[in-house]
Amino acid sequence: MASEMTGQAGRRTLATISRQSLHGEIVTRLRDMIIEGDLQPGERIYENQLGEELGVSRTPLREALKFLASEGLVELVPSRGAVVKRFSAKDVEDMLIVLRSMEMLAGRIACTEASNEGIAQIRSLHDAMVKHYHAGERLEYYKLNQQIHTGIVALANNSPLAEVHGLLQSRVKRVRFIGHEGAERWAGAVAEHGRIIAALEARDAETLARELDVHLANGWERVKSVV
Amino acid sequence: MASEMTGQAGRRTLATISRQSLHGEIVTRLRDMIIEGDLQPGERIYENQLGEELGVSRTPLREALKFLASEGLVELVPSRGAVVKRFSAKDVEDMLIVLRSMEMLAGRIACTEASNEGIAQIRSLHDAMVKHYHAGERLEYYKLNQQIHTGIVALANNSPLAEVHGLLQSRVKRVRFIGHEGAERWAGAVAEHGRIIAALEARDAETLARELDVHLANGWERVKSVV
DNA sequence: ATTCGTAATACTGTATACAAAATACTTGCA
DNA sequence: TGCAAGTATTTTGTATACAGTATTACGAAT
Repeated sequence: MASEMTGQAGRRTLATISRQSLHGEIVTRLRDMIIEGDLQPGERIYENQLGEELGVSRTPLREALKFLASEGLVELVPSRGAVVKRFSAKDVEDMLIVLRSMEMLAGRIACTEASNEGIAQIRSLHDAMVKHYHAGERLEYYKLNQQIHTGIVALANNSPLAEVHGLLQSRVKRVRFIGHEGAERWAGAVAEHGRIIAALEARDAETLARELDVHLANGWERVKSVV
Repeated sequence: MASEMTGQAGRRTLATISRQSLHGEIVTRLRDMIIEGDLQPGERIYENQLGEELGVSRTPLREALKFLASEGLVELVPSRGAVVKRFSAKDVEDMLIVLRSMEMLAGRIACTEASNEGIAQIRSLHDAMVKHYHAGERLEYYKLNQQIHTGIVALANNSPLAEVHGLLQSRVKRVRFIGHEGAERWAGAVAEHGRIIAALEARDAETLARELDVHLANGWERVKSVV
């Protein structure tokens, strides 16, 4: 009796937020919950429970889980439902290797394909990020950092590349979000970013690729201890 | 009344084939149907019709569609269901650029990571492929060709890389499957493969990467006319 | 006390039913 | 005849119901 109320109320709330279909809403909602650690790695997902929590029935929730399973954020065990996927240190290292390669590729392409406005936008993101660095605002810094990397990939104007890059980035995001580097490493990362932006503005593909290479290799060193 | 029978019969038949869950079956089934052109690009998918055709109800079918949507093989239009995704020439070119980069990366890693047995397996696949080439058996040749490329990626022992590679390969497969090159280009492709295998056996990372580079660049030239 | 077996319970997998949206059709009117 | 509006039908989206499977708890036997 109470469940009907809960369901209706929840449904209304979610529908009001956006025009997307319900399973789409749930996908983004669950993705955030997983990335932010609201759902722990290895944790089993009980459809009834989670559905009631979100105020939706099992049907769209299950559809969302299938979607996330294809993204690799949850694992589907036959007859035993979904669990939040847990990544090993090697998994994360492997992902970062691929991410590094993809960003290098994107950087090279961007040097010839990107518009001046696009590069200028990256520059302004970078400047804002540096300001947050000096202010010691780690969360804001982190968000802009992500945006810059995603933005460089976007400059390559290659949607499959951007898509796949986003896929892997959403997986490591969970790990990186937790990892907070020390002050000296943080400073190093900012310096690397400066050289990256400079190479991009000079449209120097090889230098940009090299700088991205070392930056992302160092990124792995920075995060390794956390995993 | 007939629908019940159909549903039951279909269910039983599929369940007998394998132990996987039904939506998993449907995913692989639909993926094949899309790749083999059984479902045309741009074609709208009517859930009732397709479900009856496969002998399943809408629920697992919809779950399968969500999975394939995340894979990028179908597109989900809100309130209007699923359509088979259609790729532009640029899309395919972009995918091949990424595939090329990933295979080069995989090749480089494989030169240090692969076991001797793994390399020997690729060699035997190659030899079998050459035999099919001389016999003029295009379909068998094509299948082994795919297996070799997938196999080289597998040698890198990097599962995210293999996963992403497979994702993009399944998309271009549809296109490549249609494209049949002329005799002279076919011969060129076989020769390139020979050099690739040789470099792999020599564990010469740079040569292997270079050979994969030209091979896959040529591959795009070969398929371009079709798209 | 431990282990095996059985029953109870809980959860997933699939089908069906109902509601809302979109599409197609028909009828009325200019 | 052409267009428009309203209705009918089809189709998607969501919820619920039912069936099958795994897990757990409890009891009996060694």
